[in-house]
Amino acid sequence: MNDIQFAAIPLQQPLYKEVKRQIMAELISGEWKPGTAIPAEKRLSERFAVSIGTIRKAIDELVAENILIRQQGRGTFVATHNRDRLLFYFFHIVGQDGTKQYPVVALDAFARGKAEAEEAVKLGIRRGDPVIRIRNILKLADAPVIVDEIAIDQARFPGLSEKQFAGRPNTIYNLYQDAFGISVVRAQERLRAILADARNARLLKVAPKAPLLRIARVAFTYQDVPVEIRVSTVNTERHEYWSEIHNTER
Amino acid sequence: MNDIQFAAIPLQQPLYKEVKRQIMAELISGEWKPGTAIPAEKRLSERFAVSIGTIRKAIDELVAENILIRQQGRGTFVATHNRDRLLFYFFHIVGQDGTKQYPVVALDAFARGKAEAEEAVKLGIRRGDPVIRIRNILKLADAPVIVDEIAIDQARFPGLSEKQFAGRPNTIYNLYQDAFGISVVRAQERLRAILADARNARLLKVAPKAPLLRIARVAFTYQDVPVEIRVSTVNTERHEYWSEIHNTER
DNA sequence: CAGTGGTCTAGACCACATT
DNA sequence: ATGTGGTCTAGACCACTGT
Repeated sequence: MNDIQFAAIPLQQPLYKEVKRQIMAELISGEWKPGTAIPAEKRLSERFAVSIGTIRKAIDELVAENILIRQQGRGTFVATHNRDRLLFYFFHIVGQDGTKQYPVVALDAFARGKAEAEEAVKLGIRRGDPVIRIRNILKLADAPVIVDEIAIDQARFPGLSEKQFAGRPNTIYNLYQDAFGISVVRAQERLRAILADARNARLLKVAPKAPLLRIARVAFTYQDVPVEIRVSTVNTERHEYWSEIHNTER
Repeated sequence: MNDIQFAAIPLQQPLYKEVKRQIMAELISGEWKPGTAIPAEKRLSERFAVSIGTIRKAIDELVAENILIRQQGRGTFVATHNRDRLLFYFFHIVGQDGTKQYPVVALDAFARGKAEAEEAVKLGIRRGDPVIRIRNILKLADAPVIVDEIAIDQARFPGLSEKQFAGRPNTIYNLYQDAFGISVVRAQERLRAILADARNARLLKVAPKAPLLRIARVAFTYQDVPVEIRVSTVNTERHEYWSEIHNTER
């Protein structure tokens, strides 16, 4: 916490970027936990010895990145992956009329293995490093619609066991956060169309060679550190993948 | 200095929102054209009789929405749909290794017709109103990869003719902007997997019943007015749809 | 009520681009 | 040298939340 020294180090970065970096550091260290309020802007401005305007500009960016949430009159909170809020943030499968539905998740497989070459690259680990592989079946309106195949770095999730999934809410990003302090803040997805193989046909109850949507996702925590890779196979007969194209940066 | 009264109308909206609205009005009216600079912040602060900070906040939001572009030392410019910048903003098909390629567009069909019920709803017009339908074939690395089927409100694009597509650059969003002053700023897409029918199989040179990606897009201009609906059919054998969920910056 | 974030002001100085 | 946007300050007051 505490007596910050700006004096000796001439910043070549804007001051608010440095403030932002320090706030991020508190989040990463777990000092400020998801769901809790961070100190008031006035207090932060005193602690960092900058004006409130500068604090606000740093927080502005973190709010834009969905890392902090402002609530007028209450405070500024560390974003949590609460069921509703972050579920539909990362869950883009909607009904054909665009309606959002809550998936019901069932664990289908849980195994420990070694990272293959491509997995290792995407997870930022080495080939052969221990990974955990999880397969989930997601139902929408009582029908199996999605098969999720997840791989994570075992070292990053020590002690993760099959049991922890029992009765879990919809996304395992809550689990990552609650049990391991890892917040997923960003994801990249690549989509293509494939034909159902025998296993997917069985799991999704479609005909062999039915068309399916294949989504390959890499999920990142703060500072672009990859934490999970996931392949989702989706029956898009009655559901669709929804994408909103809006602002990038300059 | 706050004795300035805005026409005795007590604003229930923040002042910067009102400023933003007025800047938008200039853009929509075509007073400030894409590619040109808008007046300097200082001048705007005088014109609107507000502080520079308030002007900046209004412009901040328009920049975040990709409607304006700031360039330090030069000015603030109305965003243009220049080939590169806005092409990959709305064009999300990439190579399997994630590389971006420029599509080569060929006009395959151009027809005038009447809006069907669903088209009319999405375009915000009435059933039976005149529409223009366009079919493009997009090649990537010399192979046909995408079939685009576009429908637009004929009333919104008076005098649009087949000829205007000759030698056009990659996206027709440039055409919308240059020839009709319509800037596409946002789009919604819905994706699903389908099987190739006879026509698509022929156009994309794939086997009948090959898996294809079907993208249904609605494109909007300022203030969420729909201007185009488009169905893209993509061969994802060698290409993928790329989606970034939540963009962090460096 | 006190405390929070939200808006707004009126400057100052800096970094950058153009002339 | 001039003009632009970018950063930063030190306040003021408003709107909202909780006690």
